[in-house]
Amino acid sequence: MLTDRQLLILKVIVDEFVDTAQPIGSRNIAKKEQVGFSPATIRNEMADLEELGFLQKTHSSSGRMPSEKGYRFYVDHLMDPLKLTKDEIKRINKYFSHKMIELERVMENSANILSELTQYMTLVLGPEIFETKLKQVQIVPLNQHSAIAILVTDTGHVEHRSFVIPQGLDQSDLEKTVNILNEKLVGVPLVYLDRMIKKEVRGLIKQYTSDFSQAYHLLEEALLIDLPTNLYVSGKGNMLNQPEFNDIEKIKILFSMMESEEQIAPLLKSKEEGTHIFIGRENKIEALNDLSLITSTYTIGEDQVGTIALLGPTRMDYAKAVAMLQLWSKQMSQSLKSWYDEN
Amino acid sequence: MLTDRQLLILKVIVDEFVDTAQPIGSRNIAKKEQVGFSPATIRNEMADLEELGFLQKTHSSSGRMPSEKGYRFYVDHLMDPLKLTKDEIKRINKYFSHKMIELERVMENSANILSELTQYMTLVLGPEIFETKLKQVQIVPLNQHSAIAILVTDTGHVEHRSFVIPQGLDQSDLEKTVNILNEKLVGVPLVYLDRMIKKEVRGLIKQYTSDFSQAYHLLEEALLIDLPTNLYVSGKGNMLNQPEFNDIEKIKILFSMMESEEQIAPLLKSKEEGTHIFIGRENKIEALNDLSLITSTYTIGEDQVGTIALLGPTRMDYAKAVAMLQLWSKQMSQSLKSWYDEN
DNA sequence: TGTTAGCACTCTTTTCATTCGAGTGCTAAT
DNA sequence: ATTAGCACTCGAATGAAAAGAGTGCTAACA
Repeated sequence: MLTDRQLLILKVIVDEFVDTAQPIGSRNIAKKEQVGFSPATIRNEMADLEELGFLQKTHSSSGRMPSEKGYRFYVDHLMDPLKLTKDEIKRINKYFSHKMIELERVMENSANILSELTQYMTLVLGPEIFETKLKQVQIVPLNQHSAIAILVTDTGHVEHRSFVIPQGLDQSDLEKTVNILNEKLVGVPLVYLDRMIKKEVRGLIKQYTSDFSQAYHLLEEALLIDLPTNLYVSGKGNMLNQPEFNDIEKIKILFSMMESEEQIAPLLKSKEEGTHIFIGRENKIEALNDLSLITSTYTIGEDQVGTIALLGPTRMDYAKAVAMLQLWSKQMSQSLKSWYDEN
Repeated sequence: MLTDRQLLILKVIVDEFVDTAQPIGSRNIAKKEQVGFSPATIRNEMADLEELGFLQKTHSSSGRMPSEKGYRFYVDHLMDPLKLTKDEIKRINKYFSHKMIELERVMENSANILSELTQYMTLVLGPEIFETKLKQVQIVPLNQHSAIAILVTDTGHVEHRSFVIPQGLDQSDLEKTVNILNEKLVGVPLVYLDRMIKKEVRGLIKQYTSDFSQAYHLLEEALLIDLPTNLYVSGKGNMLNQPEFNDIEKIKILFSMMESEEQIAPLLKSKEEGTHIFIGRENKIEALNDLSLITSTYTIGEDQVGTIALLGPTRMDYAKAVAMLQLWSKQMSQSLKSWYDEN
């Protein structure tokens, strides 16, 4: 068990290191108001804390900095739950006072605003695409020659695609087609749309419309929508300001990793709801081994639909990051709920 | 006037420097096959070329590298018009063999593909927003409570916005509203939409619909669309691989500049059609003073609607960049034309 | 017995001088 | 007109020395 004095010293070291990114020496700790002991005493305590694995040195005569175990302990037991400033709360609430339009815009905006507020990177993962289903199909004629196909999913995602109406197709053909589509495709997960079209709809269209190949071709073109983006990353540039990224090679690795949805998404697919902190090598991906990730799930009603996360150096302001993330995901969930309730 | 030998040496230096990013010494030039003179001779010629302003040294005993004037001369008179590889041409043509859907997607994809092909940054500027006009308004009911407003512009941009139907509004109110909107707002530039709604439409709605304030509120919410994005930037990460960006501060400046549409857009609003090259300080913006920008306009039919550009270090492969850009903008124009002709 | 002052020791960072090498510019020879 | 030769310049790399921050240990103190 750690003594109160050790706890205090550990806390001071973490707080100070988060602030300065420099190893902390005993003299500097002794200068702090809350600390009433001499540098020598602190050195002894620090030696003990190091032996216990909470602190580490960069070299034999350097000051101490927290180890991953130190951060973990800090996060679990020492961290002051941070009050956000009124300005920050205001800013967040202001964003959510507007009506939510589409989940995707909310995700994108969230990523942008949070990374600006925290100065870390923000990752926002949306609902499992595999579970997103088609809710409605509409075709809106623009003029004689062209029309827009509109697809709405159960997450509120709206996809539109303009296309040229094949010659020989008339209004009633279009209407019939739309009816068939709605009948057969509503409720089908987006990822199965193309298979479903081939399997079920193809035959029906042949049966009901006057010009089969035209209509079918049109269909394929209009309905093969790109799957909605599922991951938003924002604030990469912020990392350039972090001293741990003064090395261009590190930046390259991080940036290129962030381009690849396949690599990031699994990190965020957290199984349990709530807020979770992954410090350094607690992240299984090597490129993130000197970063920390804080994730928080958000919901629509009861359904946990996605994750919003902050990524920063292990030396990050955990209290602030957690506070921000929790407030944000709460507001976001509320806001999504009220929007979905109305629909 | 430069002698043939000077031209040859200048060309070799530019080509070599583009390749290696290192100042070139006389010995290395002499080693080139095409060059049949001794290092001493070359040194004399280089001294002359330097005096004329085509070459420069990094310090008094370094090799030579091209000055901006040198690049300018190279680009105007020496550059071999590069043949793209079959692979590259194939890749470009393949992209344009698909049907174009929306200008914005074309822009976005163009930025991505070109920056991958060239390893430089790509900027794509779309049509003047001020000139983009509303072409059609549609409202598609989703269910009892909500609907989607769809706005189509004359550039093919489709904007959708879901909204909640105010209680008390019935189907016929909606229809009337849409009719009024189409009558009054079609042809209005997007940037004037809100003013126009306030000025013209407000009164009419009051007159025709049973519940004025509801309908008007709905309208404001649904029609205050974000203006379509006009600028796409891609390939920022490529710059990390350029040796001229081994300094983090430079990267920060460049990246933060690229976040600001207001700063970049003016660069691309070129008045004359065709391809233009701006080398180093020929760019009026200071942050781009050691970069080069190559712009190329693209058209829809006769109308020059936008600009596509590559941004790289002054030491860039101008021949390849120009070739890529020209092929791309040509294909893009053709492709857009055929799409618009069909509409 | 817990705390602290004092001091030798360690390791990094900074500075300065030296050396090394690539490359020039000039001169003299071809 | 060209080129070989050589002194000279400057940056980059190397290394030694000094400065500075901080530790660990010992001995003294309350």
